[in-house]
Order: sequence, then structure tokens, then C-alpha cells
Amino acid sequence: MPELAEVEYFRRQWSPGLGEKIERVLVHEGARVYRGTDVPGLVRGLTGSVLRESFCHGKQMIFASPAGWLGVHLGMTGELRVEAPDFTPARHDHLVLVQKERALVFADFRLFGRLRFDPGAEAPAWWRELPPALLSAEFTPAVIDAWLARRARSPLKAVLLDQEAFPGVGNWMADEILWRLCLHPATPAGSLTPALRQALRKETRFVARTAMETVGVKWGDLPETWLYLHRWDAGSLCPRPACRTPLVRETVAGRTTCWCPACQPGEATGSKPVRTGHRREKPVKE
DNA sequence: TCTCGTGTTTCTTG
DNA sequence: TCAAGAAACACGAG
Repeated sequence: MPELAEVEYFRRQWSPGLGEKIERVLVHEGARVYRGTDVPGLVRGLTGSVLRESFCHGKQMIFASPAGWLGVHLGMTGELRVEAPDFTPARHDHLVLVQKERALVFADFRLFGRLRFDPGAEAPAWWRELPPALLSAEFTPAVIDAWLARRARSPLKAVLLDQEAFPGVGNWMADEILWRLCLHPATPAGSLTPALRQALRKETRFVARTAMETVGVKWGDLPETWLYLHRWDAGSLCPRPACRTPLVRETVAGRTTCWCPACQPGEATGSKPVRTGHRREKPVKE
């Protein structure tokens, strides 16, 4: 589920628990989300400690405590939420930090998410070495140019999904950016003109910023004029008023991809058409 | 019963 | 050695 803005939304869900003592830590120790993690160390470290601050970077989150750093990745179906302190974890609630007035819960039914814990005062290397964030000053035209050159033969869709280049961009954001640029998803990354490379940076940042301001803060609705709201519905049309061409859904770069064949012309991919009709569910609000 | 998936990692191929 | 694509992971929804 979660891309850049959704990750920010979920990060905020645990904010009421920042600065509050963690009295107990409940885990499903064998769960796949703990792959590579010292789970007893995590439990020892966080029990009796506090989460002081939290940060997002792309799809990664980190919670800082005096005992160490709790890293959270939501995978496809992960979520963070708050429950009552006497909450009993269900099958998919793999980490519960019990505090006096609430329980902070990490749940993930498909187990593609990841939880890790790094003791120590300094943030772990995997966090410090993340690539420049989309909305940071370090996300420069030169950074983008270098990646487009390095992956020149890849479809642009694949490069946008590369977390080493565009941290936080997921399937819907990639489709939205390509639609705004009027570029076919299979366009070779190395074929963009300087003007298009500049536009790619501008639209990427626009989509990221707008999503953060709406979805990231309160899970609000993105504008009707975006591709996003139309990309899953069978028979849906390009939202550009002057276009209204039926949208196409096919697999590009291994992912279901939606585009407008009129606004984003390109060669036939020969890829498999995708069944339509799925709709995204929002998390249940209080 | 069968197919699909808003993600990442590993394997295979060229 | 590197890049690109496919497969695998797990399981609920339609």
C-alpha cells in the first residue's frame, strides 16, 4: 500500500506515543518482518525506553530512542496505528509497544514489511546512506541525469520505481508523474531531452509535495484532475478535459501500469493486459 | 478455485 | 561485471 505520503501519514499515527515510556513490548518473534533482526535485542532495548523522535525518508521510517533506532518499512500492506493499552494483538499485529495510555501497533498481513533495531547513539548506516529525498535541495538535476544515464535502456517506469534514485515513488506516483509528462511508461530512460529531464524533476517534486500536503497530513483526497483517482476503474477515461480517451492498463517493468494512449503515445509493449476493477481502501478512521 | 497486488530481494539471462 | 527482467515471498479480496 504505502508510498511516500502514506508512509508519512502512518508515521504520524504513532506521534501521540512519543516521549511516553514503553512498559511492555509484544512481538511475533518468528514473523518474516523481523528477517535479519535481533528480536530479543529489540525487546530488551525498547522495554522501559521511550521513542523520542520519528522521521520519514522515502518509504523508510525510523524512530529514535535512547536505546537505539527502530526502523520500519511498511512493505505492501503494513500500517501503524494506536490501540488501547489493554489491546490483545491479533494474528497480523507483529509489534506492539504498550504504554500507560495506549498501545502502538505495527500490523502487516502480507509480511513484506520490515522491522529492524539498531542499538547505539548514532543512526544506523542504512539510514544515513539513503539517497537524496525528492523534496530536498540535494535532489538535483545532476542526480537525476546521472540515473537516467546509468539506466538508459530501462523503461522510465522502472527507473521511477528505483528507490536508489526516486526514494518514495511507488506505482501510483510513477504513473501520475509519467501522465503529467505525457511520456509513455516504456520510454527508454536515456532518451529524454534536457527539457524533459528538467520537467521530470519538476513534476516528481510537484506530485510528492502535493501528496504530502493532502494524504501525508490527514489522508485527504487528491485532486479529481489527477490520474490517481481514475487509474483503477474499468472503462475510466483520461481526466484531461480535452482528452477523455479510455485509459490503458498493462504490465510495464513488472508492475500494473495505467496510462492514456492519446496523451502518452508510444510503441506497443506486447505486455499482458491487466484485469481492472480493484479500488484502493483507506484505513478506517476513528 | 483462480488471479491479482500502491514492494523488495534474489535469481536468471544476456 | 553489470544491467534488465522474472520469480519469489504471503495472504486477503474479488
